[in-house]
Amino acid sequence: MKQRANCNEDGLNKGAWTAEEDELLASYVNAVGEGNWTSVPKKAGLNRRGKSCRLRWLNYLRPNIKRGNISVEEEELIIRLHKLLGNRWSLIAGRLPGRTDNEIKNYWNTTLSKKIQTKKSTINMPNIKAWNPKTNPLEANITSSSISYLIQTKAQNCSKTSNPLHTLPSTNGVMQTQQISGQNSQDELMEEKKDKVLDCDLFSFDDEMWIDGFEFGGEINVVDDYDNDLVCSLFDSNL
DNA sequence: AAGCTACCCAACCGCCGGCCA
DNA sequence: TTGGCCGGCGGTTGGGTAGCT
Repeated sequence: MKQRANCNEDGLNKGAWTAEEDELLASYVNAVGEGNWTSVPKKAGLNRRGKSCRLRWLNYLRPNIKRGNISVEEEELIIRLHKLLGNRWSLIAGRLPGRTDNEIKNYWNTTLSKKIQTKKSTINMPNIKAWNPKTNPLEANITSSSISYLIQTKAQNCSKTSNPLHTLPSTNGVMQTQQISGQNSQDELMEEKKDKVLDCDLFSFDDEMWIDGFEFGGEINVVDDYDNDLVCSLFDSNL
């Protein structure tokens, strides 16, 4: 853009790139190729940091950069990929030819996050029912004494949970989660969470959620609803 | 027309991991 | 094994601009 057109304390240019600088950088990279960015400014005759040259090339000067509005198809893909990958902008950008991670990050932060926030505030909660373990055949598989309650979800694409719940192997398309006992370290809990998110993304559920309400002292929040792909988080205030 | 505000997005910053001597 | 260098990445900044009063 147009800001910060001045020099820093090192005497290096900062801020908006001039057409002359763009020309110098593009000519150099086209002739020599990408890489060795720390030496590029000196060799190309630019008064910039190597990092700045790299960023300018990747986000603006590189061939095949697609400029202009994000299409509806691209927007849908970004949403789905973000649901799957989180803020891994470079990975998301890798699935959108011609788009840069910076562009997608900006688009998300300025446009999509607001859209999704708006949707989130208007969607309905899933049906929630008390679940009686005695009537559930899966109970027979649970033997650990560390389990204080079970949560069985049948939510559509229930892809995120946010408290230390451990996902058990699914049976017949039903996901089970169990509370992790107190001796787990925070790091272990984060690992569990990470694994669970990946696991759950592969699931597709019905639109109902059963909770063992007697033991479960928390609440269920619907985090996101991306085009009917329900994303829930389960908060236990007793933890 | 002028002032104000919200939004957009290019660019910068700092952290982290990989590589190599 | 370790320390330095480099590139990549995500978060943040702040100037330009459009829209509103």
